[in-house]
Amino acid sequence: MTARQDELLEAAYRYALDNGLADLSLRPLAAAIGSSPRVLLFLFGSKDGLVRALLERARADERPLLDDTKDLDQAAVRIWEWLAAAEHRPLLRLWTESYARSLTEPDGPWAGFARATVDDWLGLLAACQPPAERNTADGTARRTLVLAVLRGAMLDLLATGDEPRVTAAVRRQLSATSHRHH
Amino acid sequence: MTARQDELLEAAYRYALDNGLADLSLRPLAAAIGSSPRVLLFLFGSKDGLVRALLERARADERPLLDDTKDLDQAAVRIWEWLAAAEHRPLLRLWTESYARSLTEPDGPWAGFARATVDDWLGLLAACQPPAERNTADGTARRTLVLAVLRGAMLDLLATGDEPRVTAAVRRQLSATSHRHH
DNA sequence: CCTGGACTGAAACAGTCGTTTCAGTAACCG
DNA sequence: CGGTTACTGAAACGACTGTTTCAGTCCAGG
Repeated sequence: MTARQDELLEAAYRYALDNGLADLSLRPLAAAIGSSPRVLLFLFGSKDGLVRALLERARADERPLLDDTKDLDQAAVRIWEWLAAAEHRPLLRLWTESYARSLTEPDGPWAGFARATVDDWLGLLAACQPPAERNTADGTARRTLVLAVLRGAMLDLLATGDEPRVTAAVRRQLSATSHRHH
Repeated sequence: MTARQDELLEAAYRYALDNGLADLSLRPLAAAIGSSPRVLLFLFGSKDGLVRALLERARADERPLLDDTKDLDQAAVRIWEWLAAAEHRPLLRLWTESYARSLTEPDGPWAGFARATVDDWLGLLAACQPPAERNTADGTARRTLVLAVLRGAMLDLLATGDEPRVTAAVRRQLSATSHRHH
């Protein structure tokens, strides 16, 4: 990974955040970031390689979420604050797009993206549960539910932009489950 | 809407369920359903017109959900049964794809799709709430939350196919909120 | 019969796509 | 200095895209 590669990847990433990955094509991208299709292919091997690099780059922006909280609902609140922040919306759009695409196209650079992020996040949430709860069936259900609420709320927020309404719904949930254990 | 139009739309719809809308193109589609690009354009005006017709056709498959239950959680359970059914998975993939696409492309046949379905579903859920609750802030939060759980669970299910785990999470939620009112 | 509308086939149009070919520049290293 | 490596520009390649042009077939209605 050379310096020039990083530089162009960063520029391409900003472009992808604005324009999406679905109909990304090399010539308009290259023109927008002051490069050329020739160079992009030279540095990333192929368009698929570039897209893979972009997806990996996007993952790096999610990594701040990986610190370990020791309470599931507390972690969820923190994650929701991050998801609801307006400056992350382009990233979440990109995420949603990649997720959807990986569901219909088993091949290509999107392959396995949806499955991988679900596993990532469930693992992250599991790490926030006390070990005694973590391995129970109810513990699994609880973190699956938290993930569903966060993901579903994110979809709503991306479509409507109605942050107060969606945040109210999320907070209603988290304040409700925090002190209930079957 | 002639008979031939219906016939080809139905065939194209089945094709789209299997192959997605993202990289749908006329020639492969026409070949698969025994038609020709010429005919598809003649009957639907343009490719965008065809895609619009396909999205509308997909909505028709959602309409069975619109009967009116008089309890929000009861409605949610019924909706989840429908979402979790294996035979609806291609439709849900198509839905997710269209939703994601409409987030990044303000123009084209997908325009407004995400926003429209959120409004549709929130309206449907509101109709299941008692009028006294419906117009309160808490009522809005409650149906927003139900929608988020269903959508998030659906995303999980599409990615992992782990129906028992996700259904357990959904049922955990619904049995929890049904008799709680702030 | 014949006119008009519904439908269809074959081919071409202009454009975009990812990728390749061939060429060249610039910088660093021995 | 020679040579290797990193990078770049211009142009072309074949494949594909949505769409159009021109032609034709079929069939019901007057």
